[in-house]
Amino acid sequence: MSDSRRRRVTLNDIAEAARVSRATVSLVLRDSPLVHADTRARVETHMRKLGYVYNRAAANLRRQTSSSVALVINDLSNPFFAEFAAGVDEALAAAGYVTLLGGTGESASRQQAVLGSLMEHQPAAIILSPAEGSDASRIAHAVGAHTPLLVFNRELEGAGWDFLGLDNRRGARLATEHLLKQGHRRIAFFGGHADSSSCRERRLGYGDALAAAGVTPEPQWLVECAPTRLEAAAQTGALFVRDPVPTAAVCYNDAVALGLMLGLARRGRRPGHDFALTGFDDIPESAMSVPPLTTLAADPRARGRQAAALVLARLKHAPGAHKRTIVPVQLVVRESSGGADTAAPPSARKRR
Amino acid sequence: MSDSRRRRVTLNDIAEAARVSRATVSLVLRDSPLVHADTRARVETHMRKLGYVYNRAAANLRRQTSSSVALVINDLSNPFFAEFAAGVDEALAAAGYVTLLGGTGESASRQQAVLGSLMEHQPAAIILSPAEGSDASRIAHAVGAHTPLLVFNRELEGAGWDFLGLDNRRGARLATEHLLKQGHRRIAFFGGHADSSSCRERRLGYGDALAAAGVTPEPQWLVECAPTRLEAAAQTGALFVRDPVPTAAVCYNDAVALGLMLGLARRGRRPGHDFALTGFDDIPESAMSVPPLTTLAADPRARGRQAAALVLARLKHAPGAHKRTIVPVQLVVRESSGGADTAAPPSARKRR
DNA sequence: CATATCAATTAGAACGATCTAAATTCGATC
DNA sequence: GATCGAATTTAGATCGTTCTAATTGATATG
Repeated sequence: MSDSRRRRVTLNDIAEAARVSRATVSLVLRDSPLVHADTRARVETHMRKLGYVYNRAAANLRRQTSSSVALVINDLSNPFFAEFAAGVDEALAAAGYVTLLGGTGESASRQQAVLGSLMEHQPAAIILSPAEGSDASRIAHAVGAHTPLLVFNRELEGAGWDFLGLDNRRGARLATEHLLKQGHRRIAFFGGHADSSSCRERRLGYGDALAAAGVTPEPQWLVECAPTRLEAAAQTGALFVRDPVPTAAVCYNDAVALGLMLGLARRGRRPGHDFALTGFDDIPESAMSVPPLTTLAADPRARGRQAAALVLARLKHAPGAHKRTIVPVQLVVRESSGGADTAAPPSARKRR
Repeated sequence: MSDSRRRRVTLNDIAEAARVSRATVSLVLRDSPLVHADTRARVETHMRKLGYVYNRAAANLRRQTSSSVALVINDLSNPFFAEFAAGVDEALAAAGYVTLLGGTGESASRQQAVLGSLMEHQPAAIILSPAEGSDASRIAHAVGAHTPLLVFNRELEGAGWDFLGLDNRRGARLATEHLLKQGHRRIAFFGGHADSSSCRERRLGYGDALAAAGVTPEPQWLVECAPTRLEAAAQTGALFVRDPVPTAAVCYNDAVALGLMLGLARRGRRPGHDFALTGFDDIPESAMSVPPLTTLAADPRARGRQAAALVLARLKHAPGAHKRTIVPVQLVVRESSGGADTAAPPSARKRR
């Protein structure tokens, strides 16, 4: 209430009001045992009365510390990363840090700008989920050598940064083995860009499983597309241009799988019935799709918390070799991988 | 590279290296025409050489300004809000501000904590999408009278804050009228909590349309549930416990509608065929569901940009009456509202 | 009573930038 | 060469905190 123009109330104002020195007020703020109980009470009264709010920026300046962590995300509109961001923020907040958000929209140049701008706010550390086409050396330049950086999800060779990622290779192998076990032999790998590290790794896992089963993949079973529903739906046809056509597909991720299901439906194939497929990520809508999607659960929210924890640990125990953390993923079997032509009953099986 | 322990390089270091005063370097930083071209060049060289990075916190302290805006979001894992956040961040970044993120997970008490923590970082303004059960006076206390606040999406009576929201009432009326036009008379309103402002407004619009058509809604056509897919699927049965049962439903939002579609499928009803329904928000998966969902487009990303713009405008032209902005929503007709028992062909109709 | 000990408080210099007001340099002019 | 005005540069205070090193009282000890 009252004069909206008035300048902020500071430690000095409180000191004056409570007739103590600025230093004492500062001690009260930080719960120092040095200050007498009566004094503390008096000071605290005045703080409340004047509506004091701590200026952490000033404190950080003096103490040469930082109370923020920058979070740079390639695609916030992807639920996987949104959940990840929520997890990061949750854990950082619990540790008393504030999250500086920066979205890059998959643009490497915006990523540079965002990093530059965030660095000016002196984050204690950076968590980066790199945009496509990121250049490690330019990132290194923007970030400098003194701010710890944790790279998430997409490998970025070069500098000594910490890394947190999924076990893409094993995940894709599990999915492929699952489809093999259902009797499929002609299995495609659908979606993703082969120049992204996660896509490469997933393709390796796919190849591992096929090789172990003695299956040689046809080149037309490897279809690239941007990892979005729309792109995937549009690329569906590429699977069926040349014999032998696949009867199943391991998809790069859930978005792609959902798009593929749509594309299949449009050409009159019933996913999970005429054609089996799997996803990757286990985003929430995968449990809800028709049919529900078999996929690999990565629990992005937990990954977010984990990323925050890694970064906080690095801040505590400062330097040391950079750390690669690869988290296992779990195969979640649902109906989309149900059967081939030789398949199982379409309905029933309510509970899971 | 080199000694990772070395302290940050500051204006003083540059000044010393370039043999000018700190003041001159500061002028160079801000592109002042006062400084001689030669001097400028020399200073800039040394800035690059030493790897200088601007300390915006120190500058803000001195100038009594802020270069950040706090964004407090009730539910980041809802794509609607994730998109909103992306839009806010995009527009803020373009204006040279940085986004301080705070997630509340729909908890009013966490919201208080988050607001308190963010305030300590002196944001220039706050954009708040309130958690359920928010208390306006406690928020007012946490935020203080000097930081402009924009409330998004859920009305919060009380203090003089700016507000940005959707035209919920008209949106729901449009959806209801659309279903009436398809021949439905027994139309339910499904989902949401009646104590949230947006749900109340949508119910009003629903009531407007029914009243205009001379239909009196049965009490069992009003079903509450939390606005998540899971809850909605679980509550589906509530629509069919007592005659007359509805043949269509206006859903509180897309998440609820998608959940209801699942619930319907489980009881053997084909949404868009045996039962018509509409959503609200037009989240990306609504276009992709089977059948695609008729809904009201709110373009959350554009809303985010708009919220940022409103807040920036408020910062420029400082005080003035608080402003209510209600944005229209657009009915997007897809197949989920296709027909009743007397319905249309289920397939074909590829292009839209 | 002088002095050592302890608890409580404080003056004043930081932190890294900006800003005001004044000082310095440089030609040009008389 | 002195003088003036414009062009450049700078010293030093300042923003709101924290920290170091003293300072102040009070109580206890010899």
